[in-house]
Amino acid sequence: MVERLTLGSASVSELAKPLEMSLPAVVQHLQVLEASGLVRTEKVGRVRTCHVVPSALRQAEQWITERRTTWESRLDRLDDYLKEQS
Amino acid sequence: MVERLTLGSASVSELAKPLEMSLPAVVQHLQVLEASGLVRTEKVGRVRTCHVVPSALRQAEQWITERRTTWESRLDRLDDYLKEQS
DNA sequence: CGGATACTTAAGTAGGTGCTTAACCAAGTG
DNA sequence: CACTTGGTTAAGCACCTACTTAAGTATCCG
Repeated sequence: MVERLTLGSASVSELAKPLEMSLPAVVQHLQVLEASGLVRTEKVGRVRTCHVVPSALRQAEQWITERRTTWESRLDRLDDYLKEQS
Repeated sequence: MVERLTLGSASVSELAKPLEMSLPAVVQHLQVLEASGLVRTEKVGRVRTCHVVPSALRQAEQWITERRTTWESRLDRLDDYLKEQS
C-alpha cells in the first residue's frame, strides 16, 4: 500500500482495487498510516486523496537503519561465538 | 533464552528461573526452538539439557543477512524517490 | 429530485499468540 | 517405600489483529 503510494497519490478506492480487501479494511490501514504520520490524506468532495509524507519516510528509513546496525553488531558477536566453537 | 543458551547448556528449570514464566511456558518456547532446529535437547534421568546448534545459528545468521540486504536495496530505492521529491 | 458513487461508522467474528492452572508421571533421595 | 524434584500433558483463557458485513452519510450527476 505504501509502495503504491510512493508511485503517486491515490484515492481510497484506487488503493483498495488491487488489494483483495473490503473498503473499510483499507480505511483502517490508512488510519494507522495517517496516525503514524507516514501518509497524509485530504478529502475533496467525496473522494479522499492519499499521499506519503517524504520526511516521515526519511525518519522510517533512519529507524530501520538503526535497528539494522544493532543487528549487525549482534551478528558479529554471534560470529565470534561460532568461531570459538569450531 | 537463546542468548542464555549461547553462554552454555542449561536445564529447563535453569532456563525458566530468570524468566518470570511458568515451566510449561518455557517448554513451549523450547519446543518451537527445537522444531526449528535452533536448539537440541536431551533428557538424562529426569533433567532435560538444552544447547544451541551452532550450524543452525549460522543459517539463521545467513537468513537475517539476506533480509537485511534486500531491505538495504529497498532503502536505496527509497532514497532515490526522496531525492526526486526534494 | 433521484439515483449512483465514494466513502464512513459500528459492530461483530475468526484465528492466532502467549501465556496460565491443574493434574500427572517418572527419577532421584532419605 | 514415601516424599520431593524435574518435567510433561491437556485444557483453557485473555488479548490482539485483521478482517467482515450492514447500515449509514455526503457528494455528484443527469
